Amino acid sequence: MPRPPGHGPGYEIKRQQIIDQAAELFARQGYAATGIAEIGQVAGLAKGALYYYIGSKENLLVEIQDRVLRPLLTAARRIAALDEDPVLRLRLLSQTLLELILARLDHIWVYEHDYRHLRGANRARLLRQRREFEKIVQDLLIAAMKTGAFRELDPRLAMLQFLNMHNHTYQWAKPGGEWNAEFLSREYCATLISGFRSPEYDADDLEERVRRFREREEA
Amino acid sequence: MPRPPGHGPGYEIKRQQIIDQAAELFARQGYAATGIAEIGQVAGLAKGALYYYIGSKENLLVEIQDRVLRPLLTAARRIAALDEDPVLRLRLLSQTLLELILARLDHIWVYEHDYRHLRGANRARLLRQRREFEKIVQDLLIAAMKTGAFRELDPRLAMLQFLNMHNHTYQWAKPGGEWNAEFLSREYCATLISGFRSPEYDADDLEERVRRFREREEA
Amino acid sequence: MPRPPGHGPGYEIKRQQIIDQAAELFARQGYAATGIAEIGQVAGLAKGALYYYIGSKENLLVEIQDRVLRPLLTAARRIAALDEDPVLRLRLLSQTLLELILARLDHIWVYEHDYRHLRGANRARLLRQRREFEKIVQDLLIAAMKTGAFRELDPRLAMLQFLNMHNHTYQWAKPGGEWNAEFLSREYCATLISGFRSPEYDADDLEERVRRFREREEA
Amino acid sequence: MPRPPGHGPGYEIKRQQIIDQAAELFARQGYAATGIAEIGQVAGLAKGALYYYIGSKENLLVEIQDRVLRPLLTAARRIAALDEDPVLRLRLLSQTLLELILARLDHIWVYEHDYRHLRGANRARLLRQRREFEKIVQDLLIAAMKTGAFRELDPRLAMLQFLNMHNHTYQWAKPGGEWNAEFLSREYCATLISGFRSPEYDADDLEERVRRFREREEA
DNA sequence: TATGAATGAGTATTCATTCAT
DNA sequence: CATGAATGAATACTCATTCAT
Repeated sequence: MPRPPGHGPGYEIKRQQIIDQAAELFARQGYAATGIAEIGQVAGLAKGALYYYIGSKENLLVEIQDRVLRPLLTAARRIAALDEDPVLRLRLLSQTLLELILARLDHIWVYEHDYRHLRGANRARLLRQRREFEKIVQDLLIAAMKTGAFRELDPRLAMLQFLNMHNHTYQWAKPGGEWNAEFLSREYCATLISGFRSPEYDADDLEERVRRFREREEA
Repeated sequence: MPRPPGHGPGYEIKRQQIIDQAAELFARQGYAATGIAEIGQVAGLAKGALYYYIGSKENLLVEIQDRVLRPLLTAARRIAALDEDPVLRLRLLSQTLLELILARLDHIWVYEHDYRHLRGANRARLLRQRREFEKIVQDLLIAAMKTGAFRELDPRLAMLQFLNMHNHTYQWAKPGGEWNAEFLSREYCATLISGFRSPEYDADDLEERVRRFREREEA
Repeated sequence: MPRPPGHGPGYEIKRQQIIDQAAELFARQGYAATGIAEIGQVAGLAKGALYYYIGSKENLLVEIQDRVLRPLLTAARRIAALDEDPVLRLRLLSQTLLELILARLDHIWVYEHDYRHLRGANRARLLRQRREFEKIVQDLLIAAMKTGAFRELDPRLAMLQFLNMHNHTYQWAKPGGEWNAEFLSREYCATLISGFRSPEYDADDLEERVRRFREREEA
Repeated sequence: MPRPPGHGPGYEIKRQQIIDQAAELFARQGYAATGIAEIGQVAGLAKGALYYYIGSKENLLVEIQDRVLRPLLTAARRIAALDEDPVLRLRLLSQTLLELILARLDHIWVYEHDYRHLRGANRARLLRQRREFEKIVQDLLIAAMKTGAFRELDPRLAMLQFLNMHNHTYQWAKPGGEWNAEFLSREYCATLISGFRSPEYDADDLEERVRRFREREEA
């Protein structure tokens, strides 16, 4: 999406504001059911000015998807590259994913519901990024099998169970709900790991190892 | 002899056909992004005739939701009322749910994505039915805790894990995919039950008990 | 409007029933805002059968207009031809007009509001009949001037005052209202005649003369 | 300097033009039988732009009713509050009413025919205003009875006669017709007052008193 | 930067009417 | 006589987008 050339210093700030507001509307009503006029009203901008910032409605959708996928992939790549037990890395990835979901519930709604309104190159890029994330999870599961922590599972099915459990959270989570990302991650991972682990693997000290990892990181 | 007013014999058949076709379109493109004209074209009917069958677009959505929720609730109530171990009943419910999801993937897409386009009484009824299903699951989990099969869990969180795992399946399942409902149910339940069970509960004979139950039922 | 050739004995009865029901709907909602489907529902007939009786929607309008104008003109011509004082004849015509208005309030609504939806020959015939009625009133007024009962008035303006007073009654009259046609006619005529009469004309015995005329008629 | 959001300077002018044009169409064809497309064509505007000005079709109807009722009520309240003989005030009100009718014949057509297409609050407000006008007339008639100018009449019936006589004028009056409001008011009031007055009341100098009142007012 | 005005195709829905059975 | 099914144009209204100023 070509941005208009040459714009002042406040441009990007306002632009990001508008995307925020659009995300909230899209989440509540759906992308197709939300009008440009409505976004303009919430943003306090007439249509002409709105288009100066957003370029097109689909552009807003692209930006929202990016705001989900860019930090998600960045974090996932970093975690995957850590020199740690794969099970620990899965636990870290789980929490990061849930933090993103809970922090940006509206963005996730849009991400999960309206990606099908993207066309052409935008859609292709999105699907590529989704697949990359899925691969990172699947590779971690395979690594955990290699270390003997997990049984021999169908890696794709294990990955899908992992994603089922996490990604559906947006459907019922509420902003400021009773459970935070760390708690949910502990619960989800406890369930999943007890299902995936080999009989000899002892997961009881996982949370202790997570705590020690965090301490090291902060230092 | 004049026929009484109403609808002819072919009416209901054609009507069901149209709902099928609409479900497929809604699943692919979303409810809001699918036009009545498009449905008419697929159904091979002019707009007037189409409305003769459907009444309104929202009506189609209601029918699709009903096709999911009615058999789901009927089956769930029947299973919940069985005089069997709660864990066994959860396993049976899991498979029934997955059978419905895999058999009507497009209906489930619509069910999961577009219920928010329902208004008023239709919406209220839908939410009531959803809550009833959730309560059935949650009550089975509580029963399993009472028998000592499961640990003392937050019953709501356990129910949400159960539903996360199952309900997100529609996002990646494909018609005629490699895994059937029975296999997925076994895998999902293995994971969930190993996460939920108390140390002394032995789930190894669950599948054997499922098989014996089926044999009894058929008789 | 060509009626379908060859129909049984009940045809005309049912036809008249349908026109009654349509008149009521048209009066309440307006001709343009009333649908054929609605008429069919009230008549308890499917659309096909309805068209068998009515021919077309405009046809209904024509019939309703006829039901007003035909008895009105018949009565007006008869009264105009009476060998009586023109003032007495005006009083008789007034009451006849009001009887028709009060007896068929719904028909009058349609008559006053929706004649403009008629096209071509139907419209021309209607306007011709309306003008004939106006001419009868105007000629009676002229006759009353000739006998010296009324001052020298602009006959057209006098006629319009007469019609204003009577024809607007449908706007506020209610079925079974507190005033009947005879009372209203007396009141309206008292006002109009006291305005129109020449100083030497004494209208005080008019009602007495009306009573005597009625007695003679009945005999 | 960015203009604040809202409407530009030409907006209201064009808006009023469109309402004018719509009134003419509604008067000729009826509200229900006039399409938005037709209005747009006459206004030289595409549908989108038309809606930018009108909001909705019913809105047009509301505006037209307002254009009749607002000046009518304003004038009626002012006249009713005058410190003058009630008969004189009735005569002044009569002329004001006829001036409005003759000046805006098309608006009056719509006012008389299509108010029933208003819904909800719009309809309620209209009926309230109509009743207020009727009450003003009726109160003037009662006041005239109190001063002894008029006989003891049923005040409601007298009011209805007054309104019958005036309000039906739109049915036959033509723009630029041979009679102006002052003339018609004199004629109508002569008829009505001669019908309503008590024997001892002398109305012969009414027109002279009207003339003197006008002179005083201009000063 | 921002506005108000305009477009034209698109929305869901209703209409009077026809006709084979 | 009467039905149910079908049509296709018409209904009021909304949409994302553009552009001169």
